[in-house]
Amino acid sequence: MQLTLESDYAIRIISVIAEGWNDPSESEAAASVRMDAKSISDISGVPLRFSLKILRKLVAGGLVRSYKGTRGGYELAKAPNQISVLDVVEITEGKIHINRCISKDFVCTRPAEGPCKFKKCFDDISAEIRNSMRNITFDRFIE
Amino acid sequence: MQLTLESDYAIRIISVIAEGWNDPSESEAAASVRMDAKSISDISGVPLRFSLKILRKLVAGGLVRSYKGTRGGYELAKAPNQISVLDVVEITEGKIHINRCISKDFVCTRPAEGPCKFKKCFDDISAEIRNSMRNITFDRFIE
DNA sequence: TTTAAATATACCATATCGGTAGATTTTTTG
DNA sequence: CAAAAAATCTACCGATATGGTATATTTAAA
Repeated sequence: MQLTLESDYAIRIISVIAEGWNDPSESEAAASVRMDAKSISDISGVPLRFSLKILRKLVAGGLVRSYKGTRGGYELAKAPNQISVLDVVEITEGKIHINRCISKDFVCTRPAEGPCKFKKCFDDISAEIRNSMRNITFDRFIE
Repeated sequence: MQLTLESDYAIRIISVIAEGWNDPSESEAAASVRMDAKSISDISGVPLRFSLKILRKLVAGGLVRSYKGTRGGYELAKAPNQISVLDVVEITEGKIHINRCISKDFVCTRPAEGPCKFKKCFDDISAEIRNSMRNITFDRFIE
């Protein structure tokens, strides 16, 4: 019942990129400062190579935009207040469900027939966890 | 972010033993029917050898009482409504805290000085999860 | 005294996790 | 156009935790 270290890293990474966010003013559009992976790694403390791997997931998940080539790098694809801890965790780990019953390819060994009597409770708890995480957005970590 | 299969098993096991529970009446004291590991394993679908291992943890955790020798076996040490899913999970997995910062021997690689800015959120979520699980007691699974 | 149970301890195989490496593609810039 | 700097793709690797098993021992009832 722990987040993986990868999720932990992903949260740090989003948080680091979010530091460069400027809210839109009347004169200018909203903008995320572009950062390259090396800087992200240095500031977050996540090993460079592993950062790159995680960043790819975050790009695929639609939280981050990437740009190749010289002057390339990463930007947030959304405002920090539109990105939740849940978004990040589920991109790295898949959808949260505390129990295995739900997982694909899981064969329950309970010999009893009929639906598992624990399933509903587990589902409820999973939903509560997801709600808690959905309420935490990255604007609150900007310093 | 999943319970281990061991926790899942432990929940089943407690539930199986709880089936034999009789609430105290005026004439009789409360009583849990004594069951041997083989029966528990058969009914729960948890491999015998692994059941024994889990049962030892549950005994050590104070949820179950064991008796050696012929006619030995296992009983609940408390009424089902006094045993929560949280109790069982924390006996098998240790205290729930979703993030590693708190774990013994974890060295955070965040280069920033000062307390981790994510810690409080994680602590809050962990507390919510624990509350959810504490509210689910085994009386509700008795059929 | 025999038998049926739990206990202690130790071991093992596999999957997942955390992390790394090399070759390739894309883009900017000189 | 060429070179450099960035991301991407694919693949691999080692350690650890997890799920599971085996053996020998202890305890208690019949």
